[in-house]
Amino acid sequence: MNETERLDRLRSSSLKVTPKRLEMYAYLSEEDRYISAKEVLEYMRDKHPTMSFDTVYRNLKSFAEEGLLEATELDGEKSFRVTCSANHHHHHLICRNCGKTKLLDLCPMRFVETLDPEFEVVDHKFEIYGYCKECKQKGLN
Amino acid sequence: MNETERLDRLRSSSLKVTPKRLEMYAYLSEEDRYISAKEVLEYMRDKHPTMSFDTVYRNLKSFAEEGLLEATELDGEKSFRVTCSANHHHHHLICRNCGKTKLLDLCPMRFVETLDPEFEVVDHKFEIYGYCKECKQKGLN
DNA sequence: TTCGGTGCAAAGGGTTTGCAACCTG
DNA sequence: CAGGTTGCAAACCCTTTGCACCGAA
Repeated sequence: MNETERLDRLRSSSLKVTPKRLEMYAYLSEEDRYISAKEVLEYMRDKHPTMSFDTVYRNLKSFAEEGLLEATELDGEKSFRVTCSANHHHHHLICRNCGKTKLLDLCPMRFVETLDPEFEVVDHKFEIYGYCKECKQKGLN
Repeated sequence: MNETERLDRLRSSSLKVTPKRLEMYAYLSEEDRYISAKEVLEYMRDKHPTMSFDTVYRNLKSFAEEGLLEATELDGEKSFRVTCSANHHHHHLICRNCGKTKLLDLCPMRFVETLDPEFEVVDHKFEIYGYCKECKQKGLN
């Protein structure tokens, strides 16, 4: 995602565009993996020593509510990644060590036909966990 | 699950069988739904006023490590249910209100063929969320 | 100018840990 | 009897909130 697209996405939300938000969002979109709040703060602190946990949490929450981020739990911590620009519904393979993801071009919901008709489905989750090539080579699996 | 099976399962783990563990496990297996630590504590407090958070957390963790329980996140809280006795791999529909589950006799992994061969798969998660008949009738969806 | 964003400090909530007493196997 | 289990208290960590000031629109 380039800078123009990032700005467009942020502006199309109901959130004000502040320098810190722009930088947080840029960081998240450049990394393209699931990142914890702690990691985001560490990154931001380098450039803005006064950056606080509150702002990071508040912005991650706002971003997620606006649909700019997706969340999952990685190693016990809530982690976030930018919503994929792929315009079709899909899922991910997720590296348990570095959070890196690979697009999985399949949704199991198309195979689920025999659901209880009295159960109202509102959401689903399909994630495959493991270790990416790079982390395996480093022996981190 | 009857009392005999519960005892067998607990004994086959590496955990000692104490009255409180037995009762916690009985409660979880009778309910057959995802239950939060808080709920478990409330239930246990009725019979054992001295029951503490620590013991509930420790036992839930031990049970899960022994494979006696499965965990998911429900409404922001880690919740647990007894591992199904169904002897084949499967997944669940989960009611977002009461945690009740329905067995889903399908695993999407059999449709996943085109995985990156360099990604080492170690686990996966497939859950369908929604509202069960009873909760819908009560307007809790 | 207005309303939302931010930093600070403090509180909150869920979860974990050290320790001494207790109990299962 | 030994080693795991429990209750208590305290600590811990992540996350949220109230408030005053600042800044985007």
